[in-house]
This record gives sequence, C-alpha cells and structure tokens, in this order.
Amino acid sequence: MEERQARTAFAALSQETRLRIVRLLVQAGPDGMAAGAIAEAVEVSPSNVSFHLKDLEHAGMIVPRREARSIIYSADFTGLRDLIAFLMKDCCAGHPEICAPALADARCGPPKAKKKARA
Amino acid sequence: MEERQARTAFAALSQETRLRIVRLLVQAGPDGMAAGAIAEAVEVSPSNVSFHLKDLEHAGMIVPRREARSIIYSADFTGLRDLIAFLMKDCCAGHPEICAPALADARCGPPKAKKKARA
DNA sequence: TCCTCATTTCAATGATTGTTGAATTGTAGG
DNA sequence: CCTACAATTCAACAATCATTGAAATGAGGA
Repeated sequence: MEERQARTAFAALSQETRLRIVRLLVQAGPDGMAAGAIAEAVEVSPSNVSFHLKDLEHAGMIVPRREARSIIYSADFTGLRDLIAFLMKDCCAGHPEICAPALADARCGPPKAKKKARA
Repeated sequence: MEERQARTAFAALSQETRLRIVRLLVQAGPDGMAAGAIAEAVEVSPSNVSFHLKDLEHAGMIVPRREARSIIYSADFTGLRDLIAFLMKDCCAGHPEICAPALADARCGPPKAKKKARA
C-alpha cells in the first residue's frame, strides 16, 4: 500500500461518523447494510451519510453494490487488511521485537479467557 | 484503546508531514532525533514541525525527552502497537479468518524472498 | 550575568473538511 | 406513464486545520 493511499484511509477513519460506519459494517459482515439503514444506525441525515460513505469508498474501506432499490455497503476487508499491513511494516521496520506483542494483544476472534483486568 | 484516542491517532497519521515524521522516527529507533534535525529531514520550518510534533505527541505516536539544548523525539512504539491492535480488533471482530492473512502479509522484519510481484 | 542556539508559542491567514436542506437521479410497482 | 421510494448531488455556510513569520521561552557556554 502506498503512503498516499494509507493517508487517505487514516483520514477516513479519523472522523467519528465514518469510524462508526466502518465498525458497524465490519460487525455486519459480508452481507453489509443499505445506506438508509446505516444512516438510521449512526443517526445522521441521509445526505450526510452518503457523503461519508463516498469518502470511505474512495479510501478503500467499504464497497458498494446495488440491490433492488437499495445500495448495500459492506466492509472492504482487503482494504482494512492492507492498512494494517502498512502500519505494521512501518512500526516493525527494523524493530520486529517491539511490535511482536501487538499480534498477541490483538488476538483475532473473541477473547478466550482473560487473565486479569486488561481492557 | 478507546475509540476517541484511536481517532486522534488516525488523524495524526493522515497528514503528510506528520506521517513522514513518524516513519522517520520509527526508522531512527529508540535513539530518536532532535526537533531541528527532523525539521531539516522533512523540509519544513521549525515552527511548523513543532506544531506537528505536538500533535503527534498528543496522539501518543511519539515521545519527547530533553537532552542538553535539544529536544529529542522518538517513536512511541507502545502507542503504535495499541493502534494496530485497535484496528485488528475491529477488523477481526467475528471474522478472524479474513484478517489472518494480514499477519503473514505484514511480516515483521525485512522481506525474506518474495514469491512474485505482489505489491 | 550575558549571549547564543534550539525550540516553542502566538496571531493571522488561507485551505480543507463537515453539515444542512433542497433538488436530482435512478429503481420498482400500479 | 405516473407515483413512491432510496440514495446521491449540489451550493452554501460553519468549523477545523495547516502554514507563516515574529516574538518568547529555556538551556548552556563564555
């Protein structure tokens, strides 16, 4: 992933409404959600959600598809994956020992049995 | 990491000069670099670099220490690590199989022997 | 103490970005 | 074809952010 594209993605995720949309769509999974449903869920006007959806799409964080009268958006897992990879490459550049703990800490999937309070 | 803090970090990394500073400091490692040296490296005015350094510090991406007349900044690997963890938690929420490839792809350390063109 | 160097702070300006409501496009059903 | 509905586009305005140069702070050396 290029630096410019990464910056665009970071900018997209830095805005409250947009980050909420992304998290919502990640939760929703591949099925995605219609623009209207997203607007309702995040409580912003249709035109505003449309504005942010376009931004997220441009940033490669979500992907749209038409379905009847609705437009369904879903998380672009490839884009998210690439962004994580970009960040890790930077962070780990020459210092793998420092970033290795991130992997353990991020532990994909549901928490199995936390050892202590460690939110 | 809280969502609000993550947004601040994303915002910090979304700006060209700031992202360049972070990457520079990651490369520099724990020794870090003086503010003046950073300004020279990224080719912006001292006051401007100071503005961005403050922002990055606030975002938890870099950490300052005084050394004689200079102020030395270095990458905050803990902050970067936490941001990666935040992104992975989101991305992987319920979909570990989708994000797992990110780990292999980000491969900490120098590339060993790429199989093909896979930019 | 006085002087110098490194960095930060400040105020002003220009540039981006987010929000709003009205008008528009595009899809489906009667 | 006409109506209803989903979503987007547009123009305008408010708000936030980046850049600049001058002035201020703070640490060391003479």
